[in-house]
Amino acid sequence: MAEISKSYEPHEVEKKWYAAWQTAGVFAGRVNPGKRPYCIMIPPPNVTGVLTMGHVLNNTLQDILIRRARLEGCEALWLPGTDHAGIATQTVVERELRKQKQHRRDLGREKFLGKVWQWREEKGGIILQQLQALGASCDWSRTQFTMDPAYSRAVLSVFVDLFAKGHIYRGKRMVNWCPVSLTALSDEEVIMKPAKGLLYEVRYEIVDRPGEFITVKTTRPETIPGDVAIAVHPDDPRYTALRGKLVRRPLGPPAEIPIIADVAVDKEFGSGALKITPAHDKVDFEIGTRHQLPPLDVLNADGTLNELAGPELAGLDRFAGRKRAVELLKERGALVKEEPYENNIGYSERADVPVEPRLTWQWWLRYPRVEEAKTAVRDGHIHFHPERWSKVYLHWLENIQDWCISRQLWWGHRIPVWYRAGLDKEKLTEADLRDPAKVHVSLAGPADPTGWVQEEDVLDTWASSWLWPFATLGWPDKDAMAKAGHDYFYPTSTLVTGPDIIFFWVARMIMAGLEYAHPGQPLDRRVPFKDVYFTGIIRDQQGRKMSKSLGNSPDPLDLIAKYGADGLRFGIVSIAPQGQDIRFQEDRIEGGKNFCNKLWNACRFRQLSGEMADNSSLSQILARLTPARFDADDHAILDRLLVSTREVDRCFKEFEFSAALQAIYGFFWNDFCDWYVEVSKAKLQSPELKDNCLAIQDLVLRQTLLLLHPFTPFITEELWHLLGYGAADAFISQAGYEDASGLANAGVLHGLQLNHDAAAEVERIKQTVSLLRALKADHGEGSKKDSEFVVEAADRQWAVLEANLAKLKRMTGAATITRGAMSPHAPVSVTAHGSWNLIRQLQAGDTAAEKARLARELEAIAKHIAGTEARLGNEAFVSKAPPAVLAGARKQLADQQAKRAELERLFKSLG
RNA sequence: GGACCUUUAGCUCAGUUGGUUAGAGCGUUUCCUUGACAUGGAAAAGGUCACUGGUUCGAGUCCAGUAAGGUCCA
Repeated sequence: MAEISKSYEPHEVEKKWYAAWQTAGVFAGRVNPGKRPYCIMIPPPNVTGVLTMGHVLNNTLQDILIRRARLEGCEALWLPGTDHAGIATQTVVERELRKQKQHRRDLGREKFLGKVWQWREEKGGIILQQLQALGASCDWSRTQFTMDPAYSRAVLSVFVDLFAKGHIYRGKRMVNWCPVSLTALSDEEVIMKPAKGLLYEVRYEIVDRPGEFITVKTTRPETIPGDVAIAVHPDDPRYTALRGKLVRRPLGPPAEIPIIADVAVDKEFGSGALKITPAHDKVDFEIGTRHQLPPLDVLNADGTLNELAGPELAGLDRFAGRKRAVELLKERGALVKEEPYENNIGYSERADVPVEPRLTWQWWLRYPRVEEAKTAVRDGHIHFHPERWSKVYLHWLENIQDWCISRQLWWGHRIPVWYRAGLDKEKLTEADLRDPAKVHVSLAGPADPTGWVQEEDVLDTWASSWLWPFATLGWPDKDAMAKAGHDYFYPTSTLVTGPDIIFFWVARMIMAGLEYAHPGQPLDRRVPFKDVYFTGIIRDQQGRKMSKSLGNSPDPLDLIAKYGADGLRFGIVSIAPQGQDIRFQEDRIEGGKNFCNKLWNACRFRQLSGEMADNSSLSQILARLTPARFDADDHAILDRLLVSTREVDRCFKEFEFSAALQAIYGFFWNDFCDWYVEVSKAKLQSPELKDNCLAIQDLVLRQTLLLLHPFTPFITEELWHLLGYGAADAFISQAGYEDASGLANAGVLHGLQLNHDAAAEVERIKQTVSLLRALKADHGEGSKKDSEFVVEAADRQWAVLEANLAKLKRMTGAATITRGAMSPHAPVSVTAHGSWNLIRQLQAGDTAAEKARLARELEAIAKHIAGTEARLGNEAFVSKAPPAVLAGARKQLADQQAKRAELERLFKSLG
């Protein structure tokens, strides 16, 4: 066997094992009726994406779940892929074109799409390779892309089907328009941000009362040329006399517009009068419709003002137009005043510019299965972790709005609708849409394509990714589904994602799954997943979201280079409490690396401690134990191993990943390395104890590697082989994991009966060691190796210490530890333990410091005693507290009093 | 405006159904290169649990309110 090196060097190990896993096909998920399926669909990253810290956290958690499932003997499938990310990808390629002074329209649709595909072949999907560096155990042979031909067929057939079912319609409605991307956006793609601006008060002269005005307040004076009316509330007495009169529009081509009454007007805002610009505001549009006032659109698609805005404004960008409009209003005396104002403005998620409410023809979807989607979560067919997100989800579904699914882009799934050539699309009615002579909707297109023109628009990217959980499993093609194991793996097990896409993606996947997967079967079979784990958002030290533009995100690949993939995984999981945002700290990643090194060295210690024996299976190791020779430390470490395993088992059930890691860390570092390894050093000198001690180490290390493997797959695989736990051609993931009860039962089968009280005894010895070390350190002799200690103890207590003498001496750096009484004359340093007094001889004349120390201890204990006495002196406490608590308090008081008596005696004896 | 979250050691966070003297990691101070590990070991310092009330024999924990910070929805 290779000798374990002095420190862990991750890079070669990672490369070696990732290649070996791939070659052996251990990541493949196949239909296996003999095993329980466990399936995760990766949230497909944008094909343009590169790995961020958010991806690291999210994908590490998925890998942890998948690897744990594999260990537990499930047939695990983690299916990877990327999303075509319509706007983002198109923007990237357009940017490249711009460098060559070209526009996509110069190329035409076909050629442009060719460029996009070429880009994606060359540069797309880098993120998937980066995930491999992280150790992600995806089944790469199943990698999917939302624009793959099969996936596209799924997307388009859903469109055709939902159209046939009447869920999809075409309508001219107010949409969120992005003037940079030149496309409509769904409500979910608009980010509301507070914006500081100005509120302008503008007066409109009343036509038949020259010199009289009505004033309105607006933040958008450049839209005044689009005004078609002034509205007031019908119950507003200030304006009763003015209703029905005409006013002069102060900007744009001269026009006289009416004062109308509508209940939507807020009497409290400004003057109580509202300018109505139906083409540029959702509320105004509704008011305009109610009063049969046609919208007057003064903006172009790119956000510049058009000729309807009048010659002074036409051609200006909307923001420049606003400045100019204000100047013009001032010149005309129509501007009453301007004041600072803060309001919320919708921004385009992608382009980060204010969206423009714009009236356009779009395709809309009435969501299917809304009620069922609520039931699925409300009744626990799907569990959210943390549970509170289900409230957010349900609230959204309660107020659900139709989804604008069309996008004015080229990159994406082109809507499978053909119009009869020459048809005026502006005038299509709902009936025309359903008339096969006028409009054709199908996957294949019209049989004879001449005379038909296909819809230019493509579908929203989310209208493809909402099918992800089943379209990736071959749906709707029966053969492909059988091959992919659709019926075996669907519903998938767990979705790991961020709460920021709860509406975009999670809710929509649930609705799509309910509508299309396993039709006719019960709800439990149709939901796309059973658990949804929402990760926190990774923030920097100042609490800001990590983002490319701020440049506050470290490159995960740099971190892997610095700390190893396992170190990064360990670190990121350890700072990710369930359900809370995460403040990134690089020192925690360093902690992950340090832990790996500690693990490495503990295994090295084992290897250097003695010949390796048969480690080939759990029962082989158990067979090497000699329970008759167990001392308290042996019992205690195995007891702690069981307790820790049970805790990790529980954490996995509750999705408490960082708690699981903490349990493993605490057990391994504190219980095993700091204590058991140290006490082993004495046992290893003893021929009768050595083999048993090594077997215990082998057992503990084996279980530790199994517990850790999902978190730190590389180092655990390496050590698994170095310590001979598996055959050369087998992997740790195939070993079979025993949970706490399985492990306990296996021990019992080999005659092992753990003494669970041993832990308490070990705890007493540990405390004694600490106290003895402190006695030395207090006098600056922490490193002295020839200290002489005396212990004052009763016979029974001394027997306990005597049994542990060798290791006590070793661990405290004592030359001798003897039993005796404190000399009333010699200067000593003393500490009272609950069971015995620990005494160390001092240099002559050092008693003053010692007395001061004891005085401090006496003061502290007096405080505690006073507290406990007060509690016990409280009649209500004595009569109402449960007996166990009461007894505990009485015992505590007795112990405290005994300790005080001891301390007092020691204090006096110092003279 | 509505909903939710957070507030515990210098920093980042645990703290399970209310029950002894509130924990961890990092950082800090002192000591230590001893044959696993200095990516380490030992010892120590450090907290009126945001605030105000209430329930209770007993509150970091439950309830109400206040303040600060954050997120989402409108």
